[in-house]
Amino acid sequence: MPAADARARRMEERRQRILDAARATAEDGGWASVTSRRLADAIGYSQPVLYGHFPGGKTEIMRTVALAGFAELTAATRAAASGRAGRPAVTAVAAAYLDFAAAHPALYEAMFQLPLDVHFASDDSEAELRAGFDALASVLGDDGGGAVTEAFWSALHGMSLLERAGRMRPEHRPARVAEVAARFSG
Amino acid sequence: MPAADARARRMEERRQRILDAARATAEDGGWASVTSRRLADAIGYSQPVLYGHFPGGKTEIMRTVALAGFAELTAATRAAASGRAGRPAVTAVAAAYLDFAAAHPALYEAMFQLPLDVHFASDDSEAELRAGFDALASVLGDDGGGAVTEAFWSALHGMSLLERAGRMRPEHRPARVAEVAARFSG
DNA sequence: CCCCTTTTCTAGCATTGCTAGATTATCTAG
DNA sequence: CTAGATAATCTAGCAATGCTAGAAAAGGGG
Repeated sequence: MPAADARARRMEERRQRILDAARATAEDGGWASVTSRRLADAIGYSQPVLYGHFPGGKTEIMRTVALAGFAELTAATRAAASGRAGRPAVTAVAAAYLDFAAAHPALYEAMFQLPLDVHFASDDSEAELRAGFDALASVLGDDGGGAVTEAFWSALHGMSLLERAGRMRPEHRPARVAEVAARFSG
Repeated sequence: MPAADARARRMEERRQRILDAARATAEDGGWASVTSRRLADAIGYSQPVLYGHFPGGKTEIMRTVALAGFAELTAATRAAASGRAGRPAVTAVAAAYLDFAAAHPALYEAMFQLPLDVHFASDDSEAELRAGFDALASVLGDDGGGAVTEAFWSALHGMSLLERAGRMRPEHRPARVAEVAARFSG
């Protein structure tokens, strides 16, 4: 039955359109402006269609967007580290991480801020998170219990948020990166 | 006119009751559960009364709560540092900071997460923030441009949030504190 | 061509933040 | 002590939100 096949493809395509619209709207006006009505309008369907794809509603949509974000951030981290080692690698990774968060604020928000109470239970997300963590650990050469990586990640995460909140002087960004790199390499 | 005086006192008292109720409700069920109706109910008045005290609505209430939080966090930081110096001081401050964030999650959320778009424009908040920053700087002995303090603060802030989001293993907490303290003292 | 299943929409509920206008309490002046 | 003005408070409602049940439309199989 090729009909079912075409149907599945259309479904998948529409699902992706929902995610794209959500992400674009969020980057444009924050997640608060991502409403079910606006989203339905953007894809040319009515609201209940959204719930056919994402029974969990807005929360599930955000979580799905966030999951893609983790993959992208991990890729950006790996790209920054490749071909480098030691302190230059740490510096490049730190800068890449902060750039990523600054370039996609709504995406980063979905990844860390909004679903505070939602635990990432699925295997996919667990694996995606671990991959990102491991990428940081390998740059640091952290083969211990992971506490160093946790501390490094904390610094990057906190810096991203504080920069975004306007509580760090933008012109000090290179100095901050240098400080973190110096303290976490070697 | 002593009547006006008594009136002002009642007003101030009620204002504080609003803030206390907001904070208690938030710590109990998150800021999403702090609704104007529930808040009005908690203080025994109707909703418009809230707007008499806080014209900015829920946002202004949260900001006021957050302001008190900054004062408390600064005090906790200073207390942890007092009588200590060098790495023990940094360790104590880091632990105190994380303890504070963990003990008052909703308060900490109001301080940093929710009013992301709201800039702290008032002089009060500006001064309060600077005081907290300076407390950290003095522990680190940062008399430079402040980049070291910014990096240290970033690490503490990020660690608080990641711990709360369940993305750091709780049993590694002491190891993380030790890592941060080792890297940011001296 | 008709029927049955699946898809889609319309319409609505409960809740939210917030506000205008009516209502009640409080104080002042005679 | 009372009438009138002022201040405080409430009732009722608006627009927007997330989400959903039941009606309507579309589609495929006989």
